[in-house]
This record gives sequence, C-alpha cells and structure tokens, in this order.
Amino acid sequence: MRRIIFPKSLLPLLHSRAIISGQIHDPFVAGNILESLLRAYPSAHFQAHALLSFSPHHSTFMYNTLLHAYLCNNLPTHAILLFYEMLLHGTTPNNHTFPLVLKAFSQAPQYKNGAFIHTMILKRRLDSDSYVHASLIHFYGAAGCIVEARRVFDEKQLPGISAWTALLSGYAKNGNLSMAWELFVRMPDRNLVSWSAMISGYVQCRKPEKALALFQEMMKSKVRPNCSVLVNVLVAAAEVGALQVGKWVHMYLEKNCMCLSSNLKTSLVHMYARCGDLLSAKQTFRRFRDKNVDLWNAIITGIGLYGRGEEAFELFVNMSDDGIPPDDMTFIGLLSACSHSGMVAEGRKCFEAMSKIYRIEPKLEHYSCMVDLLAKAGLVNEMVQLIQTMPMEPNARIWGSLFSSCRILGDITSGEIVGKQLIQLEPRNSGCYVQLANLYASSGRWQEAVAVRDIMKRRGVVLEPGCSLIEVDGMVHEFLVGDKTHPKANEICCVLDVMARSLRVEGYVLNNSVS
DNA sequence: TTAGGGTTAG
Repeated sequence: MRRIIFPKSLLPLLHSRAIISGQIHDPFVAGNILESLLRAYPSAHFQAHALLSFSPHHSTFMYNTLLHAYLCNNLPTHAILLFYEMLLHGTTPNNHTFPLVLKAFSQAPQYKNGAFIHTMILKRRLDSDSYVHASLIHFYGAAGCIVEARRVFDEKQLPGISAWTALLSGYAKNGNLSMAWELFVRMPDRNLVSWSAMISGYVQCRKPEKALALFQEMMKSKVRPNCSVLVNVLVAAAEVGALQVGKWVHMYLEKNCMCLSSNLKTSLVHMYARCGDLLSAKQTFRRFRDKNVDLWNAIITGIGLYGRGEEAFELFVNMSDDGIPPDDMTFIGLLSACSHSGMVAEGRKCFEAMSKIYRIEPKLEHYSCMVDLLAKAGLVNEMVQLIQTMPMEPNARIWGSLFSSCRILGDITSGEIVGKQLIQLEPRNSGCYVQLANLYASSGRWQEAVAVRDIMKRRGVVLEPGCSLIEVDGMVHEFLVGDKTHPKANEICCVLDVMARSLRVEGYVLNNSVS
C-alpha cells in the first residue's frame, strides 16, 4: 500500500469513518491520519499526541511523526518525554527515530544523559546508518564532547558528507577553527551545507573577515547561497561594518525573490544599524509586515546604540501597541540605550519594571547594562550596592565597569583590588594586565606597573595589538597597531599626520590612557 | 508500507 496524505477538509470525516469501521486498528491507517493531521495543522502536536494516546496501536512511525512535529515546533523537551513514553510503551525505536531523538537531546542541554542513546544505537546496530551516524557526531559536537564525536567519525570507513560537516561544525563550535578548516579542505565532497557550516564557524569564533572571504570563494565556486549562509554573511558584515556587503545581500535577496525568514529580517535590520546606516535600518524595519519580538529588539537595540534613548523607548511603546510582549532581549536593548544616552532615571525605572510589571527576572546581562549605566554616570556607590545585591557572580564586564570608575575617580586602592579580580577572571586577556599596569603608572607606582607586565610575560600572555577595520568600495581593510603592510600605508600615515597636527593647532591634547 | 542527518542573529 502506498503512503496517503489525506486532504485537510476530509480529515474529520475520514478519522470518524476509520473509528466506526474499525480501520483505526490498522497501524498504517492510524499513522496516515496522524501524519495528515500534522501536515494540515503543523502546530496541532497536542491534538496529535491525544490521537496517539487513544489509538489502539502505537506504531514506531506514529511516534516518529510526532517526535518530528515537536522538533519543528521547537519543543525538544516534549520530544524527549515522548521518547521515554515510547520506550515505556514497548514500541521499538528504529533508524528514523534516533536522528530525531539525538537532535532533541542536542537542543535541550538540561538533559545531560543523552549518551545512553549511543548505547541503544550500538545494541541495535544502527550506527552504520548514515543519518544516525551524522546525528551522533552532531550530538557529541554540540555537547562539547569533540573527542567522542571524532571517535564516532573515525569508526566509519567512508563517512558521508553530513558526517564530515557535522564534525567540522563540532570543531568550530568548540573553538578549534584550524581543525574545522582542515576537515573542510580534506572532505571528499562539499555541498551548500558544508560551506555554510564553515562560514558559520568563522562567525561563531568571531572571525567575520574570514567568513566574508570564504563567502566570496563560495560564490566564485557557483554555489548558490541559502538563508542560513546569508544570515551568517549579514552577521559578519555587521561585525566589521561592511555596509556594501550587507547591501549586496539585501539586493541579492530581493533580486532572487527569496522568502525572508524572521532570522534574515532581523539580521538585515541589525546589519544596517551596526554599520551606522540608521535610515536604511528604519526603512527596512518599517517595510516588514510581520514584526516579531526579535525584529523589534533589533531596531530598539540599533537605535539605542547611537545614543537615541528616547526614540528607543518610543519604539518600545509602538511594540506594545502592536501587541508584541517584550522579552529579556528587549530590556537589554532598552538598558543599553539608556547607558548610551545617559538616561539614568529611565534606566532605573526600566530595570525595576522588567521584573515587577513584565515578570522577566534580570539576568547577568541586564545587571551588566545597569552597572555600565551607573558607571558612566559616575554613581559609584549605587553601582557597588547593585553589584552586592546581585543574585549571581559578577562577570568580567561588570568588574571592567567598576575598574573604569575607579580609574576615572582616581581611587587607586579600590582599582587595585578590582584590577586583580579582573586578571583572576580572565587570566589570558592581555587587556586586564595592561589596564592594571596603567593604573599603577598613572599614580607613579612604576615598580608595580613593571611587575604586572612581568607576570603577564611569565604567563605567556601575548599582547593583542589594537585593531581597526574600515570598508571601502565593498572591501574590508584591517589595520593593526604598528602594522605598515597595507599597500597604501604611507599615504594613510601622511593624512593622519596632517590630521594630528590640525588637532594640536586647535588645542586638543593626545590622551593615551586605556578606557 | 510512510519518516530521519549536517548549516541560521543578539
């Protein structure tokens, strides 16, 4: 018998007929009704679960179909519970079940015991299935168990392209870009997803310029990009301020009539805002009809970045008028807008309202924004009080804000304590050592300044050179401190000299202190 | 008997 997808209009009739005639006892018929229901109503997973529960036969196919529906609706925990229910019911999982279950475990990190699935797969000898194999590698990679992922990969004689891609992605997610690149170069075949995984790896590891270069190479190889790739390109463009690249992506999407996913819409607005083109950010935002909370957050955060706090709050009101409830990211955008605009009173109100009115408990990031706001306003006592009442340990950004305040106020004693704390939190970050050494130097404590630099050297911490990027005609140029390898370095230095001289003539004095 | 993988922001 061939697979049947029942039309939406006939579903209730066919379902009742199947019950009356007793055909519902046929697992194939019951499975088809369940699948047809979920095709017609993709969000009807709870009804589908009820149908499964009342069905006389619980086939593996029915469970797999429902597992798939839960994952499509971003409900991995429900999928995991359904899998347990499946096992309790005595229904045998098959090669189609495990990729779904492994994905659910990857998406629900609170379930840390997913490794037992591997044992079940081995017992059933399903590890040779290419889908199961790639899913296992992905599962271990996402869980940070890259050694195990590699072991699974190496166990198969001829791993498929998905297995290669899953391992590549796993290395990138765990910060090992060189190994990811090695796999990308070595893999016997590449497809769009492999390119996408490598580009995404560069974006995740904060190497946006490499992501853009690889994207150019991908286009030269005549591989057509999809939404996933373009979202990553927009993120990379936003990171380095490559407005022309971002605009090119926007045009490409329109020219090819590509359907814009919510991620793409958000990334476009984010890109324009981060590249400083606020007008395009606002125009693009207005053009989109279905605005979800993420899109609103992108424009609120973007506007706030440029010190337009009041406009950010106006947008927040518009968002509420549109019936979109805020989430925790909305408040990060608003608090950050207050910080960039010096709106202390509004920031305090906003911080209070988020838990009292909107029932959103402040996370570390919200405290971080609030501390930043108070630090910039010079309200040190209030800032210290807030840090002391935080229900979690402060992060390096919070200590950094506190350190800046101490430095500005010339409070060397407190600055010393905070600076040491920062080094303890981020021992590999050269900036922490340099800031403490500068603090000592600013108060004439030269020996201690030298001692901090010595500790840094002994620990093998390399001073990361300052770097700035600029995009000219679609090309991103990178400049490091002391680096004169740029082909137009001499001309650029001449212009900078003229500018520096003009500034001196106007009475400006060079400030070399680290902020 | 049908179905399942690897890539997607802040």
